This record gives sequence, structure tokens and C-alpha cells, in this order.
Amino acid sequence: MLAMHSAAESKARRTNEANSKEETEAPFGLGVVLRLKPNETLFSEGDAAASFYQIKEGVIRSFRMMIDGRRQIISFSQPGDYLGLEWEGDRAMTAEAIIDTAVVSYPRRHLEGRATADVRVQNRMMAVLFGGLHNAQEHLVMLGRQTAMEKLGWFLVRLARSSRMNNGALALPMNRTDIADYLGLSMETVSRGFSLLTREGYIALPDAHQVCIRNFKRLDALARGEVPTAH
Amino acid sequence: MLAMHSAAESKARRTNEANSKEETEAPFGLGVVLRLKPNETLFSEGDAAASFYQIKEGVIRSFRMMIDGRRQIISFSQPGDYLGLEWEGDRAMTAEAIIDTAVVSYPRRHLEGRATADVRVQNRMMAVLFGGLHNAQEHLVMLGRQTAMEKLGWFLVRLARSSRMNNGALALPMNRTDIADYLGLSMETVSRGFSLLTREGYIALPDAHQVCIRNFKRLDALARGEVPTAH
DNA sequence: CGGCTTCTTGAATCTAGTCAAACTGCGTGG
DNA sequence: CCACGCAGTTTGACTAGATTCAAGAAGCCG
Repeated sequence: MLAMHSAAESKARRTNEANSKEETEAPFGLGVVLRLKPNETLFSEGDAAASFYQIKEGVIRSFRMMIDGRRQIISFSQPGDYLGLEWEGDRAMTAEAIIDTAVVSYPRRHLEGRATADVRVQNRMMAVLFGGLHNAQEHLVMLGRQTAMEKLGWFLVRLARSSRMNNGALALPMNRTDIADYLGLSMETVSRGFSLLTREGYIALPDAHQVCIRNFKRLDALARGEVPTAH
Repeated sequence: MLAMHSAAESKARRTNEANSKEETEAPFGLGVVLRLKPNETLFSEGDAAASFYQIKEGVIRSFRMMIDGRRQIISFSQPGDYLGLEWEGDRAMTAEAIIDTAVVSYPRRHLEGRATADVRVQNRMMAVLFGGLHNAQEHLVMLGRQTAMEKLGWFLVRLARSSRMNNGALALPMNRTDIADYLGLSMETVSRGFSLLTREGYIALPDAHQVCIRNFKRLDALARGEVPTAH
């Protein structure tokens, strides 16, 4: 346990399966709390999947990368969300903290044994898996069939639904490149899109990491593709 | 049971949860066989999800549609694949036969009761769900980050891996529009792409519904984004 | 054989991407 | 405290890849 925290850790990129620990009681049994700083890696594509996680605090981006560096973000995980469930074998994606984040880690075998025995654990796991599938399906429609402006509307509507507001504003912890890689766009298109949404009165941007939704109904219509004049 | 099959059934669009029946013994217990003609609907977005299915024969397209008709195909299901598993509530997508298709139908409750009891059923269900998530993730990367030619390569490589060849040729039961709506492209781009792949020696097209893969390795490299000069 | 649907090809348009420059906010150090 | 540097964001100009619209070819069914 000596000198576990190197001076370089604040900019760390290394995989981090053991960090500062705390024991917790939680729905999947006993877990260990891991704390991650911005851009720290929880696990990487190709690692053996020994654990799964629940976010306690913060935000995690999970993504897959192509050999030439193109990146597709699969999900932004928020407090309460589960992450890193794999059936067998290796990680199919990389998970990194976006901001200071705390996750509870459970050993995978912990689940296997209990799932067969405890119906409630089993149901919870099913719910998580079905939820993931449902999200992925909506993500597919968005990526495959929506325009840039619709994608941004979709993103903001989802964000509004999944996170709580701070005196009228939503936190945007991820940067423009993250948003772009989530929506299948370029960083510049995201930025231009936000500017346009602001000009058109959909939203306001107090600063780059905060959004106020001015007209949710209209934004939702945009997200659903009901605004034909959405250049 | 009289006059169940109307004359118009060959072009039917109606939901079809009860059709010609046969009893079968299968891994999820007793099921009923349903037979579908091309373009017949197995279930529709919004229906109550009372059953799930396994494909015995044929191909099914599952998709979601936007109000203005834009369509995203989520999956092409082939013999052996499971389909229509929903956690609770209504169908999130529509499933239609592409060609003459036979599926085994199981009532959903059938599973709920058994899953809690039988570890093997449970594991099978988990495997199906994890498989679906894995597929969806690859689909996301393709839709979000690949070029038209890479998408076509990806599609053909997947097809080659999932279906057996008929004397050197793969069946392409779906039409160009289906492929386009699966890959997030236009029908014309798919057609042009196939022509280009043919000219460049990747594939041959004996006819519109048959492909021969001439150079699998190169096609796979294309699909992975390792061919920079893929206009 | 004729009519219909599906597929292919062409030409023009347009959306989003790329490359590049300027701006902003922030933390550091003089 | 202000200047500097840096990372992230915004904006601009141009380009490219894919879509759209449109016409022609090919296969399929009756």
C-alpha cells in the first residue's frame, strides 16, 4: 500500500482497478469504492473483465476506438448507472472518468453465484441489461437517421431527463469532442449547433459546461424529427 | 380456425401473432411455430409484448421508424437467433419477414417462471442479452464513425460470418433499401458502393440477391477502417 | 410479352467535415 | 495583480462525401 499514488496520477492514463478503497453495503452485496480523477481509466478495451461497477458520483464515458483513432462513445454513465457488465472474456470498451468520480466495484463472480440463487439480484441484472439494449436501440436510430441539429436536440433532451438541474441549468461535464463522439459528429459541428440552438432560442449557454433549456417542448420536437426546417 | 387465411395475406401488413401452428420441443420448452410470408409482420411497435421468438428458417428485419418515415433497421435475424425479448410493456420495434420465414413462439411468462428456477435457461437468456448488447455496440461504431464504403465492408463481413455459403455465394435476401436502412445510408449509395466493390475486385454480384466475396481479407481490412483510400 | 418493382447510374445539391485562425477562460508564475 | 501560456471552444472558408432528384436498365410475375 506504500506510494500507490504517483505524482503523475492527476493526468494518469493507466488502468486503475485498485485505488483508494472503502467498503460499502449495496444491492449487489459488498463492494469496494474506487475514486477516479478526470481522464483516469477505469478499464480498457482488451482487459480481462473481473468486476462490474455502479456509479456513485461523477460521470464516466465508455467508448470503442478504431485503429486510426476514430472514437465512438457508447454511453455516459451517471450516478446510479451500472457499468462494465460483461458476459465472458475481455472488455469490449474503455471506460474513463470525465470528472471526479466514485464507483462501487463488485467482483464478477460475486454476481454469478448469487444470480442463480437470488431472484431479486437476477431481476435487477435483467433490468440493467434490458435497459442497456433499449438505450442502444435509441442510440442507433439517432446515429443512423438523424441530422446534426436533431442529434443535438436528442442529446439535450436525454440529458435533461437523466440529470437534475442546478438552479435552472444542466451540467455539461463532457467536452465538445466527447459530445461529438457520442453523436457521430465533429467537434465543430457540435459547437456550431449549440450556437444555432442558442440563437434560435432553444437553449442558453451561461458557459461552455452549462445549459439552460429555454423551450423544452420545441427542443423535444426537434429531437423527434418534427422540425423540418432544422438546417 | 375457419378461414384464417384471407386472400390478401400474401401482401399482408397486419400483425400476426397467431398463424398456422405446430408444436415443437425446444430449449425454452414448448413453442408454437409461426410461418410468415415476405413482408408479413410478426409484431409492431407499440404492441403488448406477450411472446418471444426464435427463428427457425428465413430472415426477419426489426426496425424503428420516425414519424416522417425515416427507418433504422436494428437487426436482421437469422435461423437460431432470438427475437422480441422485452423486459416489460410494449414492443419498441417492428419485426417483419423478409422472405418466407418460420419462427418458434414462446409465451413470455413461460420464461419468467422457468428463469428463476432453471440455471440453464437463465444462462441462455443472459447469453442472448449480452450478445444483443455486443452487436448493438458494434453497430453504433459503424453508424457513428465509418464511411459508406467501410459500412458496406462491415455489412458483408458480418453477413459472411453469420450465414453459410451456397456454392461460393452468400444470399442477400434483403433489398437495397433494407441494407441502406441498416447501415444509415441511402439506397443509391449502397448500390453505388456494391458496384465499386465489384469493380475493385472485393466481391462479385452474380445477381442482386447474391454476393461472392472475392477477397475476404481485403474486405475485412476495409471494414476495420484500415484502407485509407476508400472513397 | 408487358407492366411493375427493384436496381443502377448520372448530375446537381447540400450537409457536415476539414483545416485554420481567433477567442475565452483558467491556472501558473513572474 | 497582471501577463503569459495552454486547452478548449467558437467561428470562418472551403471541401468532400453522401443525398436527392431523375432517368434508364434489369429482372420478375402474371
